[in-house]
Amino acid sequence: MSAALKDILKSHSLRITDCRIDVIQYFMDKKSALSLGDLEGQFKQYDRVTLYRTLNSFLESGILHKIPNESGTATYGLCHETCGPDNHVHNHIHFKCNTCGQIECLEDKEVPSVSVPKGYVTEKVNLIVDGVCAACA
Amino acid sequence: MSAALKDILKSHSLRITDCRIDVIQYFMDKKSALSLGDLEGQFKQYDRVTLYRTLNSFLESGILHKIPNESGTATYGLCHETCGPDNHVHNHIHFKCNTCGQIECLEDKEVPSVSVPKGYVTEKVNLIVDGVCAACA
DNA sequence: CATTAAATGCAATTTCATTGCATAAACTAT
DNA sequence: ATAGTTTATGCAATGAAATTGCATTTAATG
Repeated sequence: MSAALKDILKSHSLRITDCRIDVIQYFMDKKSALSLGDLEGQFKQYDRVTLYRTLNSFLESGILHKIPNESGTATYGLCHETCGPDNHVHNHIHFKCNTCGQIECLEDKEVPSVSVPKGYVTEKVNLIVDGVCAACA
Repeated sequence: MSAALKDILKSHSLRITDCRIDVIQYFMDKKSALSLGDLEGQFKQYDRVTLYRTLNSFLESGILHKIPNESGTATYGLCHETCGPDNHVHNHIHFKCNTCGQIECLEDKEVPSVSVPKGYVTEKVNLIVDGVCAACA
């Protein structure tokens, strides 16, 4: 079984379990943002709560990041840069297709620099583009 | 009572009611994004559902816009440009303070132009900056 | 392989979002 | 002003998603 996936878990001090391997693999295959509901639909063999806690532990350890959205349901994306519990850096763009509903991370697109008013401190920048993706256009 | 507020409602074909006047006034006073919960806390005299529907009608008519966030609870901000039911244009930045939790619209800050991959169509751009606001720094 | 710490599954709860329906209030045209 | 029409409100109820407690199982460690 994929040693690379295990190494990811190990390097984040997470125990290696079937659920975690499957979830992280799924994120890599789909290449898009996923919600708890998506995982529930995909992995009937795991309890909803287990998947929920898997997402949370991935979030805390920096394997996943949360993607802001208007819909109300939390969606997560893989962290491609080296993120840890205390530093999440995601200066890439999230693109949400209004046709298929998929959210993906545009890794190669840099987030332009943003100026904030005097006295404000920028810690994280999230850029979400809505529109139609290439597959749906 | 404020004729300006009534005009806003009229121009959006909404009936003038106490609840709507109070809510829109509150948004203007606070100058920050608000959630349904915020309104519930502020206006005990109105039913939760009424406030909920007030937000929705404001959203549809273009008085408010939804602000994407990671928290799961929907938050709304005033539309300062001329928005209507079918065209919401919000090329300003949303700033979320991680200390006080407030979300505000930085009206004067333009969202820089964003390039998307070939074949993708941009419809809306949301830029959310996390950090510390001037009041909390 | 025994011990320890952490992950899982189940049940339950909490929180937030949403709908139906009867009543009350706001607009329209006399 | 006022009758008639349309829309908004309040209450009750439901739906959906997020979250917690606890007993059991499983992964890591020596």
